[in-house]
Amino acid sequence: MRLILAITNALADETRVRAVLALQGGELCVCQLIELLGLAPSTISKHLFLLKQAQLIESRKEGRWIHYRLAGDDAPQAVRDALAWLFASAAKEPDALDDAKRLKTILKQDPEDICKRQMQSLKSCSCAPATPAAAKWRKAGLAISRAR
Amino acid sequence: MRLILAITNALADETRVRAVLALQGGELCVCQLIELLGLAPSTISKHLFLLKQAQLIESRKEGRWIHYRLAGDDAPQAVRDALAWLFASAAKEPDALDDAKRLKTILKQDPEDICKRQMQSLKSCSCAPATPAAAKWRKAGLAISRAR
DNA sequence: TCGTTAATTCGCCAATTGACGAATTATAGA
DNA sequence: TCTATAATTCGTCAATTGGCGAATTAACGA
Repeated sequence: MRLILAITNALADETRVRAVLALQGGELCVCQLIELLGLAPSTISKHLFLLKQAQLIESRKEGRWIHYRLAGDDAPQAVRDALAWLFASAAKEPDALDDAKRLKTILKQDPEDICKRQMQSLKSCSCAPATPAAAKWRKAGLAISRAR
Repeated sequence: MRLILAITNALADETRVRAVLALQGGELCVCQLIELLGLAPSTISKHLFLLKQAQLIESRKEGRWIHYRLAGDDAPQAVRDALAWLFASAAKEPDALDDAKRLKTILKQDPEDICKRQMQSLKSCSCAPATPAAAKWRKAGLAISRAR
């Protein structure tokens, strides 16, 4: 029951649902999620913590950057099925499609630029470099979302 | 997105999850749910309202009694899939098994007796008579839960 | 028609949640 | 080593939620 409620609670918030849907395309760093979701870094961080508690997402640290991705095949069945339910149910949601579109433009930008822009407008920031490791996890993320 | 969040919000509370799981065995009246869940009638009523808003359950009025049952095949795909996810994920939960056991003893009792006991201990109450219509919906409920 | 009663709605309170900024941690680079 | 920075944790606040009892609604039955 603990895990079930952690999952439903985690998915009972629009921002968190949008974050999970955004990760369908592969892993993202916090700064990209901040850019997409338009909330303060500390707020995003807390949301990601809740999603991670529910085992819906995993994270990988690379230097100063933390990359988040969807839970893998090692996740509990309840988690994988919940993600499958969400993706199927949200596939044609206007909000999700809009986010997917905006995410595309975010991914086209140099993460450094996103970082700098956030630095200027706010005062804390994060961004991700396009390292080989990141490319690998992005590919894995794509494979996962395709498999569902 | 509206429906998705209504569903996850509705299922993000232990009492409501227990109520939905209890309805797997067929329809129940509010008084039986009060007995099972051990909360005030007004509280149960509010929970059922939220579940109904999310289209996870439906209700049927029979005289003074209102019988709740799981959503049927006419419910949106997201709803039916969410219920299927919940039933699969909660199948072996100790809390659910315990509730199922206690529900059995509740169902064995004459609803009138449950009603009277609630009347005495509290001062508001509800119960359900074993009418032919109730038996029909109970049967339908069993068919639904078997199909998942 | 008038009580009785199953259930809901309403109003209130304590606890939780989501948001933010400030402070902190950890890592890269000068 | 010292600075800059990506991200988190902490403290605070307003808004929401879950709980209850009281009042209300709707339907049966004397």
